[in-house]
Amino acid sequence: MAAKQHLYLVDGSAYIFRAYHRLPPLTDPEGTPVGAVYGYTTMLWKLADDLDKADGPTHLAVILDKGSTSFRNDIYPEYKANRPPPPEDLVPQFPLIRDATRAFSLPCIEEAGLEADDLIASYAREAQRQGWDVTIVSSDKDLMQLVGTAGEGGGRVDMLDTMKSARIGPAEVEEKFGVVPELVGDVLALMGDSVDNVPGIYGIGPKTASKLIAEHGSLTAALDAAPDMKKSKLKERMLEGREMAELSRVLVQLKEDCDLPQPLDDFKLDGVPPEPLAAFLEKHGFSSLLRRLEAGSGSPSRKTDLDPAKQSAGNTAAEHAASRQPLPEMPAVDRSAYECVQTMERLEHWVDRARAARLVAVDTETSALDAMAADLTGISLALGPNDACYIPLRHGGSDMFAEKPDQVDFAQALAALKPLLESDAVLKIGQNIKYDINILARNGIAVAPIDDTMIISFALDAGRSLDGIGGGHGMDELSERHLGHTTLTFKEVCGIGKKQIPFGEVPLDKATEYAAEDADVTWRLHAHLKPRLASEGGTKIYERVDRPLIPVVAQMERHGIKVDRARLAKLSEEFAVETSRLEKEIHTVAGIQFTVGSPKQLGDILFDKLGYKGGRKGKSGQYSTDQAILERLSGEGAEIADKVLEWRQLTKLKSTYTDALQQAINPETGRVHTSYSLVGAQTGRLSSTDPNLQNIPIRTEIGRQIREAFVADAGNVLLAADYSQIELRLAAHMADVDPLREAFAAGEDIHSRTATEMFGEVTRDTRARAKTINFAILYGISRWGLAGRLKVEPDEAQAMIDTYFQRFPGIQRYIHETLESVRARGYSETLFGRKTWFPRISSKNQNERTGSERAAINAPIQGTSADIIKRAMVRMVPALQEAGLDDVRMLLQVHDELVFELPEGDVAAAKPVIERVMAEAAQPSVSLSVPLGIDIGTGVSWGAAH
DNA sequence: AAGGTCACG
DNA sequence: GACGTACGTGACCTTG
Repeated sequence: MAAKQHLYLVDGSAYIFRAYHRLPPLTDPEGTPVGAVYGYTTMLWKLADDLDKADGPTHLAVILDKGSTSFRNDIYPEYKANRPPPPEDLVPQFPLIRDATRAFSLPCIEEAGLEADDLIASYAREAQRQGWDVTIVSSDKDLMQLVGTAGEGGGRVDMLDTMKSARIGPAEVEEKFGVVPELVGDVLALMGDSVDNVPGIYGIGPKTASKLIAEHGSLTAALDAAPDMKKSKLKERMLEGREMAELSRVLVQLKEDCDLPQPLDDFKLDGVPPEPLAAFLEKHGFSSLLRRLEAGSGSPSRKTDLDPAKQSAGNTAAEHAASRQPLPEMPAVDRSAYECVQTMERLEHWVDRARAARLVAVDTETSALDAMAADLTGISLALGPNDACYIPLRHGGSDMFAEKPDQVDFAQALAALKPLLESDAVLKIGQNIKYDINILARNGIAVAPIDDTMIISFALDAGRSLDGIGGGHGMDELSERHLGHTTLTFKEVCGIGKKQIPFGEVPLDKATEYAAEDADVTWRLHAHLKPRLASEGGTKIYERVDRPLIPVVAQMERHGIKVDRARLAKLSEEFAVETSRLEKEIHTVAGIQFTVGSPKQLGDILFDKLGYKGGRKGKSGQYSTDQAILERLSGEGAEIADKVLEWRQLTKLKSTYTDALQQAINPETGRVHTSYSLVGAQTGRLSSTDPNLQNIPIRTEIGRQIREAFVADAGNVLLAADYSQIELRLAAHMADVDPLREAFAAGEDIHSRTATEMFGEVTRDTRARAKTINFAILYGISRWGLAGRLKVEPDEAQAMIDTYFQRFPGIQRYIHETLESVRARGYSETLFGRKTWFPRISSKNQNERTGSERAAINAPIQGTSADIIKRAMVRMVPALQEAGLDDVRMLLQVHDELVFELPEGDVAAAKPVIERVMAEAAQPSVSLSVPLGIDIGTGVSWGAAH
């Protein structure tokens, strides 16, 4: 029996608009804008690649709109009349869409007087009649009417949103519209569509429309029921709007019986002839796609085995970079060229060559991810493209008696490598080299000087993610994006889950391919990215801030911090007792046993069983039971809400802190070693993981007890130094807010001063409001957000915002100028020149756009604060050393706070040094017009130091 | 793996 | 009138 036929209908016109808005503005060698075409090309590539895969296409056609009017305009002249003309640099791309389609040897269908939607509907129905399955590649909500199975023996119709990689079936349609696909047209007719200018009924949006149709079963029934509805605005509008709704129903109806310009069988997909495609890719400078096609490994044909998602992911951005700066000529990665170094003679040969080259990429392989617990398994080096080796050191598994592969003696090898890795004359390049620094430091080697491709990437491209098209800084992603090369992954080499084996058990030939490739790719990335620093203005932040920070943070991680295990265990026990008591009480009040930790079950019990009022929320249709909701219920006298809140607090503290921190104690050092990410936050802040030591409780009394468990070693104390109100100070400086500057200069309480300016007097209430408003400003304000926080009406919140802007006009100017600049250049900048990119700042999608705007307002402030504390950290090490304070150890950074451990006798000498380094950290690069205030405390525990 | 929740600055 | 409404993170739990 022949396999089931599966027709893919690509809504080309809709796709290109979306691609245009979500991809960077590329131009081809002739200067023609081609960003949207590029996106379209990668999508076709991916689809063609799926040929013969489960659910992949056997037949495929692209459907396009022709002209801007259709038969619908005869019915309703206003139809689509309010559409703005397409952007200037999109217009020349329309004809290229046809070229691209032809280059893939795919049929391209369009008919005057018909919209693409109608042709799609007609083809879909015809295919369905023949028993074929159909996938419509689009996310247009009008087309959702077609989803489902029709008639007996009829094929299935679903949709595919390639940008989100999401399949849309009947369930998804029903979720979106609250009705079965057949009734979607009725819902659309009621709610209208502002984009297509379908009127609908004024005052009825998606929610109301979906509710009415679900209730009455059809548009006609809903309209007929209107006269019997109880008197309301809605009733009036339904009565008045009947005609408009009926007209809208006709407009949204898809024409399913168009004459088919070409028979279905013409759409048979049968591989893609490479020549026309190559010509097209070449003409428009899509060089990495061209290379891939020529390599034959990823061509859009039935024979490829590449992961298509990954493929298109890497390419878009690769092309982006390539279009600006041609790649240095490098041969393709050839893993067979790598050497496995198994004798001291060969090792010495590599060391000599590396010294001569003065630049070597280094990568370590280990037994685990935790740099403080892992054993060194081997080291790889690279001196140029394909010029790489792997030096296995501890391969052969855990069985002491099993035969081990030939490898050099561990101690001898390290002794040979140490002078190279420590030599001032040789630059060591790593991808996340902090990890290798820590591993090697634990083996007696102090790696320096260094470069780090991950950190370079971050300095250049922070925030520059392209919609699921990875914007990260991991090696596999960078390799795809900048080199067009897919690396072997750790999973492929070591397996996954239970079957995973330690790297030391990987056979040497495979291990060499993987490990040496990592060094090779790192070398290539360095060659590619390092020159961009100078040309794109990233040198200063990289060389003066982030790179010197690497060894400093590495040292902090190795220090770790002591925690009092017994104290944590005692807290765990207390929390356990309280939790189980509360759980019983909650069950009693609820009258049923249930999982308190399940928001789903809790929501059903609170709002259905116990009948408290409160709405459904979110896509999942689940009740929200978060803190704000529970506090509201508690205010209404719901005793169970209080108990749940307390239960949540205790289980959170127990599982995340008191239990987990005990687990995190390193058996060798007896301390807890976090890992900081220098690329974790788009703004330039650090982040902390495994465990996260940047979110240890402090705001509540009960949580604060956990800080008491972070202690100093015997004879030592902990010293906590934090910047006071640094972000507000920076805002005052950057936005030229004189009253705030004066207040800071005079050492006034800043929130009180704000309260005076805004409300004329300082009371507990006005100060609290002023504080909220101050923070709101830093985060990008909206009247609704502020209203929610202050529990006032949006109008009143707006009035406060107006007052704030009036009293502090610099703030409004700062917001305006920041946004203008980000819209014009694509990125924001800190006072020290750190860039953060905002690719969605001009998105058509309001949520994306306003979200980006708020983040863009905040980024220069949060990022400058991050720069300042980073500069302080870099200077702290030599400053303490100069003062002869060799026993003072910097342990933790928590965004605006540094934690040190030091002998009690050093406190008096260390305090002024730490204070001065932190307070002067902006100078001399930047002269702030406000002082930076530092608060310092000491104690036997972190809690006591505050 | 995703969503909900909550800990921090 | 409809959307969802403060910036930046990471960890843990339940559920599908």
